[in-house]
Amino acid sequence: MPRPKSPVRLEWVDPEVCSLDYRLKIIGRLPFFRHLSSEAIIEINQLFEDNDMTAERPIYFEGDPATHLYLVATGKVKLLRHTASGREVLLDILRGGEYFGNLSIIGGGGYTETAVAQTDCCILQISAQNFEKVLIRYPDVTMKVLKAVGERLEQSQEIIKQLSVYTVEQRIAAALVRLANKMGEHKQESVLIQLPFSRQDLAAMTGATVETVSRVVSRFSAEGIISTGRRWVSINDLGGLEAIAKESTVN
Amino acid sequence: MPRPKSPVRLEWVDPEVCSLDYRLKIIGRLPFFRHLSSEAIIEINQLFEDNDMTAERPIYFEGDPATHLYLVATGKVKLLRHTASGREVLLDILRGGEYFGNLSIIGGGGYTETAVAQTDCCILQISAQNFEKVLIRYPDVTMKVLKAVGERLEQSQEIIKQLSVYTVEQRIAAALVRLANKMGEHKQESVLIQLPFSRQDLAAMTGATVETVSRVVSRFSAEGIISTGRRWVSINDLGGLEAIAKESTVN
DNA sequence: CGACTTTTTGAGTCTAGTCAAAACATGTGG
DNA sequence: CCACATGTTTTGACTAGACTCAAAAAGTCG
Repeated sequence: MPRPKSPVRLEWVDPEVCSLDYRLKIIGRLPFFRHLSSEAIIEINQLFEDNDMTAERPIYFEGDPATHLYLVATGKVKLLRHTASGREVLLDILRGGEYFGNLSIIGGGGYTETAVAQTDCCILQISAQNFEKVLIRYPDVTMKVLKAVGERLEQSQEIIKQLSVYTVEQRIAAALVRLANKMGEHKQESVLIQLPFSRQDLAAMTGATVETVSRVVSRFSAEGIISTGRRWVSINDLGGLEAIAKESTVN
Repeated sequence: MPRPKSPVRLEWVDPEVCSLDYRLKIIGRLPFFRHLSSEAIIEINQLFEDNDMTAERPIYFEGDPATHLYLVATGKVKLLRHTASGREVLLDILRGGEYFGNLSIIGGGGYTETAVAQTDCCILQISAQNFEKVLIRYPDVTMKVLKAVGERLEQSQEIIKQLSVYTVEQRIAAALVRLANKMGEHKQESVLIQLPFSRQDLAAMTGATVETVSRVVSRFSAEGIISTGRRWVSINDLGGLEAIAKESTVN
């Protein structure tokens, strides 16, 4: 039985710039700007520049001086860290409407992770100085930013727990569940992870090797829990995956 | 050759309350209050209550509604998460002058980790409402708080990297280096980790089992890199440990 | 001096990693 | 439209690092 071709359909990215309307929509929906008036959003919008990126292109590297806060308009961006030996660890994958670039280190320091365009994408950026102006002008935004960073911290702690005590199989299941909840697109019974997503990526997300990931994914696939192909994954039984992720070891 | 008795000397904790002077010192040195005038600190101090805890006593549990921000005055506090099967994952150990309790989730949500007194300690606490008042009154504090949370996020990401790609031996070396830098007390050539600190704790910090930790620690000890006993560790060759932590695997 | 906890040691097992090679998918240019 | 070049995924055989279970040894405290 032949495998289906990739069902992932990449969103269209305007080769020039994102439209003004779209920019306003994205900026206005950020968790820390959502409560502002549309006049304020229009004003803030003017502090952002846009920037088109082709897939695979690095946006900044770990250690570069942190000068901007970024915002994904369209496309997907991955955040990663490199080890001395060159292996990469995938910390997060961001979709439209998410921010990145050391929000909190504004006023000194470098980026603590590398950001790479996972697909063609349009990125909005604001300089640290301008962002600071916004925070001073709208103090309640600072509070919401704080909350947003706190949520990322909480997610990181959850990942630490998973890496500490779960098996590779459980971590892979958990990573797929996380992505399905974030980037999942419901198609009939199943949930397609809307993202070009290789075994290599999944390995870097779960601290495993490509080979091990391939074996586990094949097993899930044979059991009918997921369907996969080259650089895509679709989930047929989300509940089943969740059960595997939580399943407690004998002890 | 007989092992030395525990060289860890626990700080004295006043069984009643921390002195006013000490409270002001601790509060005034917090990274996010440091820049305020002493009048402001005195005023803020009045919003804190103190609370004495005996060793091993839980301060709050993961999931409890987050009502306070806490501050370690004296003693040590550990932050951990529990897995479904009851294993615990040690996220951080805090010393005097560090804060805990979901700073960023203020205004809804529960604690995302459990906090337990590692030694007898004195804890200062401020309610979410009062802390919010402080933030509104001193907006630049919010910015510094943001930076503080950002630093915790960065530390968590570093730990994710370590758990993802390093061996248990490397993770143990890295954890000891981290603790030495944070709680280390220089004694002649060596650095004593000022903390009652069991193999179990080290295991929970590195995602390993007690037995494996014991074997690795014995090896380090035999090589003269560290000295250890029951619930204490002292480091003789910090550089050596750092080298082990960074040492890249063949690939 | 016990009673208790923490640490160590040993033997056996298994999960996940390594290395190497084949199979497969995709896009390109002839 | 096919054949090839390229990147991705799979499979296999082997190894090793870390876990489990069990029991002994060593510290600590009343």
